[in-house]
Amino acid sequence: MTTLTIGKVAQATGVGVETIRFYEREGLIAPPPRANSGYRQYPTETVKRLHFILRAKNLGFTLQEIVELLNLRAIPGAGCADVQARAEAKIADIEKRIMHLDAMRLALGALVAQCHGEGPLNECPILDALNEDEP
Amino acid sequence: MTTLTIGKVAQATGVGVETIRFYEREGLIAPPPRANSGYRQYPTETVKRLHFILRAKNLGFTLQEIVELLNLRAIPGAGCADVQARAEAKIADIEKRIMHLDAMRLALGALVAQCHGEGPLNECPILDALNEDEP
DNA sequence: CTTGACCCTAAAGTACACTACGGGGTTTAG
DNA sequence: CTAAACCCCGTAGTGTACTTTAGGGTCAAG
Repeated sequence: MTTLTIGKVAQATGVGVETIRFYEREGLIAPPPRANSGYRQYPTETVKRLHFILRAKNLGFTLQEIVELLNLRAIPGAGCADVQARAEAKIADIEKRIMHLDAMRLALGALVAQCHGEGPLNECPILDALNEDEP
Repeated sequence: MTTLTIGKVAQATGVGVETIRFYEREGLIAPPPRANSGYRQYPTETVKRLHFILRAKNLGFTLQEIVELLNLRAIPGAGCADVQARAEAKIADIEKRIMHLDAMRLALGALVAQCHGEGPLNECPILDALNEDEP
């Protein structure tokens, strides 16, 4: 059974060595066995584990949520529905953020449209709008 | 000329007293004159200034960007075009974030669609997808 | 056998925007 | 006059996800 040093795992996954140690501290990957020297000896599955983490991260899950996702396997009654529920909650979360960003985009767009990009600052419609009396 | 204590300004704007002091430290609002007691004596314009800050924040500007926006007035050659450029850059930034979120939303949606919400974890298509070999 | 690349730890730093704490002075209503 | 409410300051803590630093062992190649 081959094992990998932390540097090899980092190389295989594209994350930094420090990040792997950080993930260990945060409970995202299990503390691996150690050589006599104290060096971490990772099983090759750790690379898969890290890929899982990276994919979940790319889907918008926080590290804490990923921990929970990974820990589901340790819960006897947990099933596919739990994973699905988390994914759907994350979608709802993302949609909320998109709506917020979209509202900002529209509001900013409206301001920019009012501005001809000429003249001094005290005639700038954008600054004027930000300076309005109403909150 | 009436002046306001920090608590009154906080009340008038809905931000916390600590936040106002924090904004002062960060250069978002000027240090006001002090009473003999050391109490800050804010001119009423400070309320407008805070409204400006809050509006810019709602439009997605960071505090640092707001500082820059406010400091534009101190730059001789600065004009409306500078403000417009910043607003457009912010729109581009927001659009980038929306695209990213949208990609996540779609990817997650595809995963959820594959999942019937039944069965044990080891048959969950969502976890399977996260566990794939390819990065 | 030495040199460079690699590994170890604990603690601190980064960015963002606050929020809280501890300890003490001031103002105001009753 | 006293007690509550308010103000002051500096420092530290929050959450997220790392990165950096400092100081020190280990391994592989030449």
